[in-house]
Amino acid sequence: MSTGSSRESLPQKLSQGTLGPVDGSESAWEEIGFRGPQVCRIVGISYRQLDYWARTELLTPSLAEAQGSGTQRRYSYGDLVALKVIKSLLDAGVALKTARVAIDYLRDHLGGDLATASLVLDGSRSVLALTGDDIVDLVRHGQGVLNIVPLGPVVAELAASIHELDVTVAAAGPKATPAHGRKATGGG
Amino acid sequence: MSTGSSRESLPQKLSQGTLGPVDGSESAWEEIGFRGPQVCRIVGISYRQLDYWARTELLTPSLAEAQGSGTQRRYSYGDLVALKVIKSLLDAGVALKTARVAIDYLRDHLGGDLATASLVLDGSRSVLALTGDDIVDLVRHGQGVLNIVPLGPVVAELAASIHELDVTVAAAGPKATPAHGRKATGGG
DNA sequence: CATCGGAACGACACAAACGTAACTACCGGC
DNA sequence: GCCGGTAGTTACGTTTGTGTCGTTCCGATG
Repeated sequence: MSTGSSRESLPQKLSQGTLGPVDGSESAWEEIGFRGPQVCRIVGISYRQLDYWARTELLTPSLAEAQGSGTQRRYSYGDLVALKVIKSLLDAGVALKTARVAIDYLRDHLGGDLATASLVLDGSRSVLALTGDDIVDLVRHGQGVLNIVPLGPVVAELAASIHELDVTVAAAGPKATPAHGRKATGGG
Repeated sequence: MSTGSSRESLPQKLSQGTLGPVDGSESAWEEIGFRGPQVCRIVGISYRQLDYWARTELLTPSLAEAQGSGTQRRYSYGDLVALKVIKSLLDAGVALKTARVAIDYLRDHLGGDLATASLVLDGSRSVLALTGDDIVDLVRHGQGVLNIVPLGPVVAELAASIHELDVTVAAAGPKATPAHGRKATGGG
């Protein structure tokens, strides 16, 4: 991945992120974070959506808020997970307003192995089901509508998109993401 | 339930409705149908919603469309089930646009015992799961977001609301629902 | 026929969500 | 300092869904 220039290389150091154990899919972006346009590409949403969600405080960039035109928001890997969940819910026809409830919950409860977990919304509450049996219980005992978001595919797709970004950055060389590279050297 | 006046009594004859076997919860309203305002009360929605849904063809009255101001829409028991499903989805934060997909499917697939069935939406498809095991299978093998609507509570709540309407009509006597009563005698 | 209550109809307002596009500011290279 | 690229910012438009309210029509009743 590294092209040899320490200034342009992507950090390989793995660290504790905001969302619990590092499962290998975050690579080293966790320290630098992701810029707005990168996030849009990785998650598969429009810049307008990302901007609106930040402004209405659905999901604000946890590493750095923008300081005006020309500056950059920086999002963490955990932010990306949450954004991907929002996207999934929207794709499934769930209203943004409801996604807000889900994300409020997710913010406080992510910390385990996401690959086997599912976020379950049952109208007014959200629950993080950690195993398939947990879900079955919820389904069997539920009396109202359930929205079930498997997180395995979420993190898998994120890993793939981030890997693709890694590859793109490495292939493009030192000047591919000047804004990104310079921030890293800016003492971030 | 009958107050003795054949003109004002509610028909007790059970018949095949538009939604399969009569399960005892429809009473005899199936033949007469339900007027707009009654539907709103039974299902728990605003008249504006019902009107909009009829006008935008989400759910039109299957027994009779309105013929102008002052005339009446008449909805069947099956219409009520579908409306209740829509309401449940909306309450769960699912967008009306998505509910439209679900109702398109439901229109063609209702015919069994609803009390143990669930409607499952998985993004682009809808499935009617007839047993708890069906649902478990869908959940275990699903890769995207699932919306699960148990139909048991839907028909149970409908039965209760319709029973309440029956009681109200019977208690109020012959002039409680003139519009309704006269329709029955009008040869409907 | 006149009156009245009830139901549908039409018009407008508003909020939410997001697309489009122009504007502004920052940052880094030269 | 100048310039270009990039990202954020602002403004406006569109669509959808629903609330509010006035209008029109129908049918029953006196």
